[in-house]
Amino acid sequence: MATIYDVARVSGVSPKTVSRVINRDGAVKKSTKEAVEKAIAELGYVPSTAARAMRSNKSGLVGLITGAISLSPSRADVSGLPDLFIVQGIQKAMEASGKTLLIADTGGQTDRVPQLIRTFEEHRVEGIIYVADHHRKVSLPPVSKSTKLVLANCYDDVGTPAVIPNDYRGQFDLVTSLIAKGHRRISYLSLSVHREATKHRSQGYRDALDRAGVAFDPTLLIPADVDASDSEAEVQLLWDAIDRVLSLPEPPSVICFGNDRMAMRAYGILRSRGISLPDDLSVAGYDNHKLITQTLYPTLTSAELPYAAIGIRATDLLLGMINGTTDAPAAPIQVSGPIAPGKSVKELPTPITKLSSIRRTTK
Amino acid sequence: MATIYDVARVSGVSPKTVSRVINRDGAVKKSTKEAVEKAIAELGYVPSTAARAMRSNKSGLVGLITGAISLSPSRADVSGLPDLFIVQGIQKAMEASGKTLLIADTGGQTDRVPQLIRTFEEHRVEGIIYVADHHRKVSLPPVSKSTKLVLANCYDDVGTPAVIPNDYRGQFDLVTSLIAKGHRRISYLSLSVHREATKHRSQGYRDALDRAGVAFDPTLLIPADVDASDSEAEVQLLWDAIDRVLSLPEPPSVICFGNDRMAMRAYGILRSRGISLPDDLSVAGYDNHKLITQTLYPTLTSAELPYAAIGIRATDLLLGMINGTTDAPAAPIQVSGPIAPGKSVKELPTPITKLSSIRRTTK
DNA sequence: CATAGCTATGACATCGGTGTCATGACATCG
DNA sequence: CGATGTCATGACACCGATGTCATAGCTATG
Repeated sequence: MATIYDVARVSGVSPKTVSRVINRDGAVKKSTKEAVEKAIAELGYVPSTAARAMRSNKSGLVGLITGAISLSPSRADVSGLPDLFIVQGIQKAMEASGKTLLIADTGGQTDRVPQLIRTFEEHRVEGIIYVADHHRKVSLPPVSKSTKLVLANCYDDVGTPAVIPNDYRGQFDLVTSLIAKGHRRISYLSLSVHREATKHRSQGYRDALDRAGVAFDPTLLIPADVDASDSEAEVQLLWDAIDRVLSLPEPPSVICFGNDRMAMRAYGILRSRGISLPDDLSVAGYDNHKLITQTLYPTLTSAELPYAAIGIRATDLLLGMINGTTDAPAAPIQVSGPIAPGKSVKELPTPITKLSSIRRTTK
Repeated sequence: MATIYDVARVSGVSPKTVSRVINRDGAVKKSTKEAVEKAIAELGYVPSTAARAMRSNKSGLVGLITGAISLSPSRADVSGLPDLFIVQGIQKAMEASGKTLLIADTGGQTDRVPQLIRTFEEHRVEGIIYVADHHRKVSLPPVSKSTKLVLANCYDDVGTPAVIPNDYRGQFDLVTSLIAKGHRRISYLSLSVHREATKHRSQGYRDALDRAGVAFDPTLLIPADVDASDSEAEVQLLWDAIDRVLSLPEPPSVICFGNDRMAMRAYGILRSRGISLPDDLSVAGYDNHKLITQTLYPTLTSAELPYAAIGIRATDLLLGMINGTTDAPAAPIQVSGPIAPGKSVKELPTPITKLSSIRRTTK
């Protein structure tokens, strides 16, 4: 690979002048500049970031730690990769900054994180973003204090800057939109109670009912998800939960599921019970995992988990911290997403008076 | 960030001796070694890869170009991310080599590739892997000849080393497995004929029929996929194709689809026509996109596109070329995957004699 | 006991850029 | 016409690691 000295020799100037041409730094005579550019083109010269980094003590690198790419085998078997959209958002936001992204993957083993951080520090990254696969609390090993750290889709208890989804708001908005379509008996078959998201979403569900003057019925709210990735158990639990709410004296007109994958399973289960969607029953998911929501027939209504936005916010935050233009926020930044409407929710006839009263309360 | 000079000063030795301790290079007295290690721990010293790279002229970096992470918006809307598993395979294989992976994303715009290659060359990557989103022919800008290049899931006409899926074999094995289950009327609603995969898979389909002594019926083979990502048109085309084959005087007992997503759509379409899976009709997909095949109810039989294996093979090939231990292969390396059986294919009763004759021909 | 050979260590140069400072050639101004 | 300023350019040092070579202090060998 050609060096700046090669270019200098070929164009008959000093390396420093070549450097000036490359960086448009200082005054260079037009003829000199052209000669240098010709030599650069001839030699296919590309400046070495390693040498630059050493001189300037700035690597121009940002590290990203994720499990989204090489997942643990058990997860890869069944799950989608929605958290990958966070990585996508980060890529997009990073692009504009001119920095290069180093992506490292935990391979599902969190104990590899210190090793990855070490590698990043060897490369003198200016900052690190840690992406979690779902909204949760984490605990990371310390990084050198000259390296900025931002958490995406997770938070810790030592006040590391973090960007997380607004689960409360998502479920609140989803249920509010169902109410606006005339639904009153709204069941929620949630994720496992051990998920960080579940408590916030459940509260959003209750508050949305509350605001519309609909009484909360605890028999309609059932966690129907297991933590273990045991596909058989998942189906059984879901089947049973659906059975329970549909057997109620006053069954729901719509069921919200903890995520789109549960809803996808429910499509098969409900149809095998002879229930037609959305005529007999409406269904809503969560995540707006588009492969699912848009490919299912009928398309699935879902609350969008704003993964890309989380990635972008996290990147902007990190870049701001690197530049020194942004201070670390005191509390996690919450990002909310829209409701993605599908054809899985039927509009129910509702007295005009009720509708207008809902509109009023929604304002 | 502390340097090797800081460590040398604190431990009272020369930088070179510190270097020796770090690299276990040459003889160092035990007491000296301990003093140096103590200083390293105290200062939190981490060697700089930039400085190392400059001295050794080896960056330890490998570049990866993909569209799998930040997809073009239109694609992200509807598609899964199966090609991401190639990236996963590459990560896994690269890990063991001690090299660091630089991942760059085209963001769906292939015209950004030269820019990405340029960035990689600035970082003096030792090799580059280019990953395509589906099996196809590509044409990449030239890279400096000291940089090795390997194509994954694609190939070109200038003989760049490439690793591609064996589409012929996949469809052949799938159809053969259907025949073994007693099916004789086998329909194939393929991807668009413009896809590289389609011609190979169609041939595999025909050869498998041929081998089993089943006559090829052109009315059973219909391309049912559009190139544009127009969801509405996709559904219509699929609906119509299904309608055509089911209206035949002698309808198929099983339909193979061009990919799992088409099969997923078909589940909804077939059920809305009152057809029960797999009792009335069997269905098979392609890709073994596990989110689909294992979450659908009933689970979907599919030919596995060996994405992870492609990634691993591509990585091994590249690393071999970097080390100089492997020569560039003359023709693309073809990788095949297994058939992933699901519950969407029903076993049909077949005369013993016929079954045994099939077994004979399959050997 | 002299010398070759080994052990443990350091001085110095080098990798490829760039910041600092110096310098020669002109132009401008009083 | 000499002093001053500007423009264009180059010499040199430095960033952090490491390969090469040198060397002081030992030990084994004839």
